[in-house]
Amino acid sequence: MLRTHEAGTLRADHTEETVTLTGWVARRRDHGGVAFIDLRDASGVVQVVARDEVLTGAAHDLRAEFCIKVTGAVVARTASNVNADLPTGEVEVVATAIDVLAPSAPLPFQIDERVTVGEEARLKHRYLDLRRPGASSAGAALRLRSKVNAAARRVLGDRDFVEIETPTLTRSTPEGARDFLVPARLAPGSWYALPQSPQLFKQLLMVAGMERYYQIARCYRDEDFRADRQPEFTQLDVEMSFVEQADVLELGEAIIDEVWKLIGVDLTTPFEQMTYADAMKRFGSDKPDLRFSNELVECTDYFANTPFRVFQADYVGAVVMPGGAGQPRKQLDAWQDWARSRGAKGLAYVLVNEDADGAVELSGPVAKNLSDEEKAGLAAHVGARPGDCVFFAAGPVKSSRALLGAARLEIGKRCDLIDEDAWSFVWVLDAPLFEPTSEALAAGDVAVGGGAWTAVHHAFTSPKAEFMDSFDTDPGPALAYAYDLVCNGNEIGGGSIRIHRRDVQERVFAVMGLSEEEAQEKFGFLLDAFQFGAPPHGGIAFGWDRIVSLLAGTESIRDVIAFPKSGGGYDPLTAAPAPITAEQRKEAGVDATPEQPGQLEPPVAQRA
RNA sequence: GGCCCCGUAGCGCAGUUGGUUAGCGCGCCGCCCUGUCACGGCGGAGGUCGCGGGUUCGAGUCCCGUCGGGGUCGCCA
Repeated sequence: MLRTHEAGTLRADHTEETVTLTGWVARRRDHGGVAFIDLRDASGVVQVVARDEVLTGAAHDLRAEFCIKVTGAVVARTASNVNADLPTGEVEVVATAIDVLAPSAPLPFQIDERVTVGEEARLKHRYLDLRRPGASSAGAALRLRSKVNAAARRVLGDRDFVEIETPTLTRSTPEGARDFLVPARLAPGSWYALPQSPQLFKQLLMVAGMERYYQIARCYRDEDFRADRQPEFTQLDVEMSFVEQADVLELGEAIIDEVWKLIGVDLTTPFEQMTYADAMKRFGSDKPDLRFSNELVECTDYFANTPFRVFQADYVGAVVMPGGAGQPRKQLDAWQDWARSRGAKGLAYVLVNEDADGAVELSGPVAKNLSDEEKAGLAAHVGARPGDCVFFAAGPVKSSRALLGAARLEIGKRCDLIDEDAWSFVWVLDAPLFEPTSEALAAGDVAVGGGAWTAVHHAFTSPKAEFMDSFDTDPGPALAYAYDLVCNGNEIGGGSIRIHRRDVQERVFAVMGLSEEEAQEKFGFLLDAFQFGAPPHGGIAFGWDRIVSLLAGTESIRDVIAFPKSGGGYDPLTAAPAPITAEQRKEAGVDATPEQPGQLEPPVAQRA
């Protein structure tokens, strides 16, 4: 080793020792004759005292981020010179020799953690960004991530799970997203796909008798960018044989419990459970944030005979904004813009106040459209008190609830209802097996067959036992053994019990309008495998980036990924993606013409 | 793909109803300083105001387009 100690570890009991340290110049305070150098390595910072006689040669020009080696004696600082802000602040190293291991050019941005730097600059020089110290730095997040990985492996290893790697060059899978494609040089015109997840492979591993599989797996999806989406991301992928839903949930809780211990949080297990239907009804979301209540209120029956045309709808619901009646008109108008930006027509509201006699009085543009009877009981029905504002959404059930759910979250933020220190975990269970395809919805046609239905989770999700006979004749009400784990309003994991019987699988395909030939073409290898004694199995996948991000307290998953991509899938550091040469094109076979154009792709009924 | 916001020095930002030479902080460069710790002092360099067009006597500022970044809806089992 080039060093004897790590800079951040030196304490008073090292006094008198001669040490050799390596690291970077974090800061140089030159007083002419004596200079103080803050030497930083991964362990922390210590002050080096450099008198003129050691600042010779290359060391004379020490600047920020020079990589250096320092030999010297650890000495105790005098009481007045102790720096209480530094763990090493009781000592300093009086240098007898300073070697420059590598000089540094002037930096594109300051490494100092207190200086804010834009994301674009940080990503372009990510290696400098990661060098920045501090508990909230990207570098600290990567170190935490490593511990999170180890914690998960600890739990799964103890339970005899087998860590298995699956291919990243594979066949286009029947999942929902767009595939990244890789040209096959040895088969011009044919392409590999990068896996959207190891889903099919882990099911094959169950057929293979591995019984307990896991993998910290990179997944690839070629979709448009969002705040917390990367084209490549990581899942903790798990699959188990001979299990029921409850077994998977128990394992999931054990993993999450172990992982949250890393930040000193003891979770209570088992986690709360809620049905999908309940989540949608009460929170307008399949990933409810239970750190605060303020639930949606069903008003459809309440307004069954309303004279107000807008409320004569399939669904009317409300959500209360505590203290919202005091909002100025401008702010209430801003809510309308907010709703319109989410594709709604607007957000009806009623302000609840008290008149001089202490009686409840409703105002706002909607109030005058309501009958006296409706007005009389409204505040009580929605649980609003004087001073509150009640927001309404009316129309199709799904979109109205979604709007109210979003409003609920916005209210939670604006009214400070959310306890930022809280961790709320909930399993959302009993998701529908199918949903009408968007095309079918638009056409008002939700008949069986012809691709009118699509899988909510994925095509291999098992119907619950009570729907086993009816799911293909009456797909709408059929529920699945599917579960999502939600933390503070984030979906951090999801999975299902899979179909292991070929006859059931074929009936599911039929509902989705997938013919036998199409199914065989898309994932025949899995169906083939299921012929040979496929065990009942199920599993779960955790959104690893999101989980680490929650643990690290970062806004974005970019902060917990070593080299993330920015918008448009662009990597500011390597400038990927980049054009290839004509030679590469030719060799890769990118431009190869299929022998029978139009014959390669069967019609795809499933959502693409 | 729709909508919204942002592009000014290496970095972070200001720039008024359109009006002389576009500023501030940090960083950078030079000199000084023997107890600082986000040291301090003096001096200095650094700008096609993302790009293109338009309006105007005059555009960093207003308009149109475009590129890049961010957000949001669609999309993402």
